[in-house]
This record gives sequence, structure tokens and C-alpha cells, in this order.
Amino acid sequence: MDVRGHLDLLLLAVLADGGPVHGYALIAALRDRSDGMFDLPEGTVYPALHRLEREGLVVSHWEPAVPRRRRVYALTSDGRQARVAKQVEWRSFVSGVQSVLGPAAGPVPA
Amino acid sequence: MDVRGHLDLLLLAVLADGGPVHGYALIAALRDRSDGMFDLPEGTVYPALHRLEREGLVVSHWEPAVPRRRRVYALTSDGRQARVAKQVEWRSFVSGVQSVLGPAAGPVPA
DNA sequence: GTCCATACCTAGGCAACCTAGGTATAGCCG
DNA sequence: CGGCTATACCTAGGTTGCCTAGGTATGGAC
Repeated sequence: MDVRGHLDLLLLAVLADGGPVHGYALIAALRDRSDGMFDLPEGTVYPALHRLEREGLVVSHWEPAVPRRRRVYALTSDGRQARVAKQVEWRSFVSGVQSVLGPAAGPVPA
Repeated sequence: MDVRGHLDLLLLAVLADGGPVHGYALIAALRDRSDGMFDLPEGTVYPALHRLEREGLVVSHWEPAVPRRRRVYALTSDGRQARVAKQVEWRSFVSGVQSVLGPAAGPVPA
């Protein structure tokens, strides 16, 4: 299943809750936390992280090779704000779809 | 706000609950039911309806000009099934995102 | 009789994501 | 040792899905 325009929210959420992490581990974390639903290819995640860094939402640094070279990403304060904003947007999106689906589709959670 | 890959579900849901309807009215219904969030351009909706018809999920017929010529769309039984399937997929998607967002993000509705 | 709303349509653009391929090292197993 | 798999990074270019921008035509209001 693809992420349907919500990739940034997912990445920022993992970084916010899980602390600094490198790309490969981020992919694994996303797979685990979504119970296997979001098993994103590297070609999706790495370019996205580079873009988020260009936008100032994350920063990265190279870790010395123990046991491998790794690029570790962390949220900036802009990133934390963006995460909150995107989560609000997500809720609003879900609520919009739910209301189109009809009352039988169930309420939106608190 | 765009529909993030869930256009078909939205269209099928309106057609399923609101009965046969023509394109322009479908756009209005979607706008109303989403409280203004989904105000889709005609260039999104008309091609999508044509595609759904090619796929056998809807059928259309021209209504005699009272007061205008209108192309009215209705769900086929395949369309009804697809709506259910896509709604299941939607729920599963929401649930996947929620679980990535963390317990604090609130449970998925019944 | 002009203007806006209704009602339909399509070609082409753009953004987001994925596919497919590449590099390099560590660790296991025979 | 020598091969294989897993880890870990990267990018060019294709595909998909929706939107932008433009077009046609009629009805009703003023």
C-alpha cells in the first residue's frame, strides 16, 4: 500500500516519537509500527529525507562507522511544528472523507 | 484539499448513497457532504467518471433536455462491490496511519 | 441582450511516489 | 577463503493520478 500523499507526516511522526534514527531503521520502524502495511522502498524514503532536510524540517549527520557508516536524522523545531500541522491536516482529511462516506461509516475519533 | 488517491471511493460513495446523479450535481454533493473540503474541479471528476464507466463500475445515460441535457450516472453491481472494497481499504489505511501516529493519536472508530 | 450559472468535455502539465539499478561493507557458513 | 545475504546508502527516470486551462453550449435573470 502506498502512502497517498501522507509520506511526510509518517516520516516526521516516527522521527518525533522514536528519536533520531537512520534511513534504513526508519523504514523498518514504519513497517513495524504499521504492522507491515507501510513497507516503503528506499527509493521513496531517501529522497524524501533529503527533501525534508532541504526544507529545514530535519537535520542529519554522519555517524562514524560503528559498525557501519550511517546517516542519522533528527527533527528540527520547524520539523516538530510541521509534524503537528500535518497531523491536524490529516485529522481534518479523515473527518472530511468520513462525512462523505456517511454516518454509517462511523464517527471520527477524539 | 485534494483527494490523495481516494477519488474513486468518494465518487462511488456519493453514487451509492445519493442514487443516480449527473456530474455537476455530484461535484456539488461532494462539496456539501464534505463541508466544503472537497470542491473538485470538473477536470478531475468528468474524466474519473469516464474511467469508472470504462471499468464497468458505473453506467450512464443521457437525460432528455429537461431543463438541460445531462449525463446521469448510476452504480452497477460491480460498482457497489468496489465501493465496499474501497471502503474496507480506506479503513485499513486510516488504521495503519493511526498506528504509526501512535496511541496518543486516538483509536480508530468502529 | 448580456451575464452568470449550469452542464458537459479534453489535452497536456505537474507532483509524488516507485522501479530499477547502482555502490560498499559486515557477518555468516562451509 | 569465498560466496551469499543483510545492512546501508544513493539517484535517474518512469508511472500514476489529479489538476490547470481551455473549450462548447444552453437556460434564466435583470
